[in-house]
Amino acid sequence: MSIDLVRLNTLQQQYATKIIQHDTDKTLSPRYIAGGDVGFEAQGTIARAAMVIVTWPELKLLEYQVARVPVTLPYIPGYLSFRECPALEAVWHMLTIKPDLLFIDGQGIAHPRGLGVASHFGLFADVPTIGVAKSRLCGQYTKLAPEAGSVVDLCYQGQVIGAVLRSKVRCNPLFVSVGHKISTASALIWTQQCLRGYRLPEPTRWADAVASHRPSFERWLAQQ
DNA sequence: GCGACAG
DNA sequence: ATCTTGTCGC
Repeated sequence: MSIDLVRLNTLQQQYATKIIQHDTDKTLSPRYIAGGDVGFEAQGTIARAAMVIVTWPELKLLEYQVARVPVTLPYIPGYLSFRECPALEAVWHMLTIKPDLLFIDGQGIAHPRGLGVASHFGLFADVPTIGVAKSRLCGQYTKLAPEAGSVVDLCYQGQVIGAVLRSKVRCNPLFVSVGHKISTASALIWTQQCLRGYRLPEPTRWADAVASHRPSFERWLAQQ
């Protein structure tokens, strides 16, 4: 069976028109913020999605869920969301608490057709969503200052599609972009407000800790 | 044709 | 993403 990339491409263009790139909630003051991350197991045949709920502004871990779903598509740059969304949708349904803001590991609109995983899933969840990727998919940006907090625009075809943020000194920058129902400015501000001394914002960092059984998560489990 | 290419 | 120990640097 071959993969119909032409059809997926068409779907992306269709979904991209539905992405809201402004603040739906002008005065967003979330009670709960979620973080989502996807990993793979069993030789890449199973997608494992982890999602956490943290409180704002404490950013304390409140809930976590993990879902395992059979993989249906290989990794193809530009089509990541079709590979990871099924697992993300599965964990989403398992959540007891629904967030007011969501962080997804990967690009939002900083994608060739404006539909990275964060935007694709944000459309499904219908919640303000921010995409935070650890590397670039597309777009150009100028040299970033070495200090933590330095930021530059991520541009693509004459448009600002996101921000490149050095969240921590001596670390590669983060690529922040609009997922859904939020503006580029707010996506950057909320990402900065969720930083607590590490390269990744807390929601994403916790999701990764849960998915990878990091010692920080094991310690949290022990004192529950 | 050649290089780039989220996770 | 994942396979994986130690190791260099702050």
